[in-house]
Amino acid sequence: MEDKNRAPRGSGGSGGPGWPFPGDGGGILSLDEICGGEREEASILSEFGWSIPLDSGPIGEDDDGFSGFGLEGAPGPSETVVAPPEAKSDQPAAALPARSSDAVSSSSSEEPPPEPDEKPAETATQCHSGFRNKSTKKGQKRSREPRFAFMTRSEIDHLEDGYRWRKYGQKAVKNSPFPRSYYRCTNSKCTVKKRVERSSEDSTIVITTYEGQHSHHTVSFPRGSVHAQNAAAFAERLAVSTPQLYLPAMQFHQNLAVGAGQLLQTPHGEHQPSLPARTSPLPTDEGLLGDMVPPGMRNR
DNA sequence: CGTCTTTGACCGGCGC
DNA sequence: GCGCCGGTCAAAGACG
Repeated sequence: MEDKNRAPRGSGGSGGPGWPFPGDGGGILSLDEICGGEREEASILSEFGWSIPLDSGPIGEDDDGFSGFGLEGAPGPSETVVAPPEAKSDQPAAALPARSSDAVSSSSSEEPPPEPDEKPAETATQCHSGFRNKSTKKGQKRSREPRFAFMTRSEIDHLEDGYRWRKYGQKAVKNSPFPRSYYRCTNSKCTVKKRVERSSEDSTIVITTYEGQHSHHTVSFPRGSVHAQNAAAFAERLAVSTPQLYLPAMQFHQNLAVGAGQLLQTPHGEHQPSLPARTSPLPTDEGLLGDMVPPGMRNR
């Protein structure tokens, strides 16, 4: 059962894998967001390798804020890189800046307003990536929810992110020796899904892709998940005290790091820049944190 | 007892 | 039209 990287259920709560918390042994490498559902966008991002979508403006839409997590006592080195979800297996390592600095892991996210932007939860739930939508109509094109990918250097595949996840599948990835695990938020009303896989080029890197946004407020802390709680608390703090969070991802990361009292080095800090046009206001950008931190928390 | 993981099969999209 | 591949389902088992 517990496979190689999989932390035993007890760790932190059985269901709370998700965030890269150093406490567990890892640091966040990067975060990235992906398109709002259009394949093209995803492709574009891929071209950049690592790009930060949030770049253009407030992260997320207007109302969203975002929040970040930090770890307390985050020991491990962490890196931040943005990676297009689709690029993960293909060019993960390549994109990785390969650098590591001590820092706290942090993540950022923008969260789109829990709006009706998305399709009804029920539908969305099964359609995102969808291939098989039992409840979805056939003609309907699979609508994808915004996705964000994080690259985290960690020995553990599952990192706590404050939410509880239920694993519903695992598959071998074509060009990767490592399997990809599929998780779904345990909240029945929440349509957020998460995919976790290791970079085929750098096994120390875990690529976590979030899809959708949590529709529930709180993070349901798993029984006794210290990390999760810390993460949430940290995120909350950041949200309150760091307005700058509304910055491009890179900056965002830096801020988080600073906020956490640690220095987070962003490999691309300098390049972040050129985000292509698409970087502009992402239509439905959702933030990573968005997935992790409910809107309520962000504003709190 | 309830929750979560594991695992094989199935479904559906996409490329050739 | 066919095959490949990614994503999801669902039953069974394991664990706390």
